[in-house]
Amino acid sequence: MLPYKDAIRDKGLRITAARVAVLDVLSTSLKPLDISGIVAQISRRKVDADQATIYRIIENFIDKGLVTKLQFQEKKFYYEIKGEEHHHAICSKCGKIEDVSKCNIKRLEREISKSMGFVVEKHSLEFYGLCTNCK
Amino acid sequence: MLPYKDAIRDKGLRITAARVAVLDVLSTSLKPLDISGIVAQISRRKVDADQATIYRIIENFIDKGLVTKLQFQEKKFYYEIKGEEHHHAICSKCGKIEDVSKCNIKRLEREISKSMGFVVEKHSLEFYGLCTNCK
DNA sequence: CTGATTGCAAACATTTTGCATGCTG
DNA sequence: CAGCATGCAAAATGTTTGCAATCAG
Repeated sequence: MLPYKDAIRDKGLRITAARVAVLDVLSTSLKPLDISGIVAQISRRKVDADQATIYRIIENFIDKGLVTKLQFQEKKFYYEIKGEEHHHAICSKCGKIEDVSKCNIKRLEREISKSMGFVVEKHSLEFYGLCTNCK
Repeated sequence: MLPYKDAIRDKGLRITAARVAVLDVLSTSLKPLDISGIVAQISRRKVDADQATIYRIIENFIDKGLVTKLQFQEKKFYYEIKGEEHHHAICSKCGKIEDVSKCNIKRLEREISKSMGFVVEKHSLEFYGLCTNCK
């Protein structure tokens, strides 16, 4: 609870129940959540907030570098706590999202920068296939 | 013109002006197009079709493996002809989308398959940064 | 107190769907 | 002429915005 408040305060944002709850939910979630998932989870923690509010809170958190926005070939966005860089493996059967941490794309980025003069600031990489249970 | 018709027929789809035009537009476009871009381009070719029709045509083409659906952290989708596998570099300033062909991700996929038992069927990789003009 | 934050409702953007009509093969 | 394809309008989905009320510092 406290560390969440500290993180929020450190970013120059005011402490509100909704913000603490969103940060809590995203920090403890084992998978990326979409907006309605966040609303559902914070409501479990007895905090009720409008979707519009959650969108705005997420926007704040992204601006402040606390949260990352993700897409998985669906029309909605997913969000997760910004931590160590990693990627995702999405099962095409059950939809389970697993983290993929090992990644040596840095070299690829250097090659791109050298060969085409494009300065890579960030990238997104998603793997689609079958997870252990579904294959 | 003819090769487009052939490709469409070969997939078991009926030849219609709209389908030929969509395939033509996507085949000759230098960058991925969104739905309204496709509508605009086919209308330049004197073919007018409703957005709903384009969505359905695109859906057909994706199912038949003629077209690929892409996302660039925006809420809309982009489409391109399915050709040689490649990735994209999107300039965060001017939005220009460049192709990135060199890619040794196959090895990464093998590692993922071995270490986490996830069978990779496909992946998507996008680089964001500054293009030659904008950096 | 003062401005940041929220709720609510409405607006937006994009995609999807139902159904009657028209066209391809 | 049978069934696939299309147009049109409406609905569905996800996200964004305006504004008045409320809350944090």
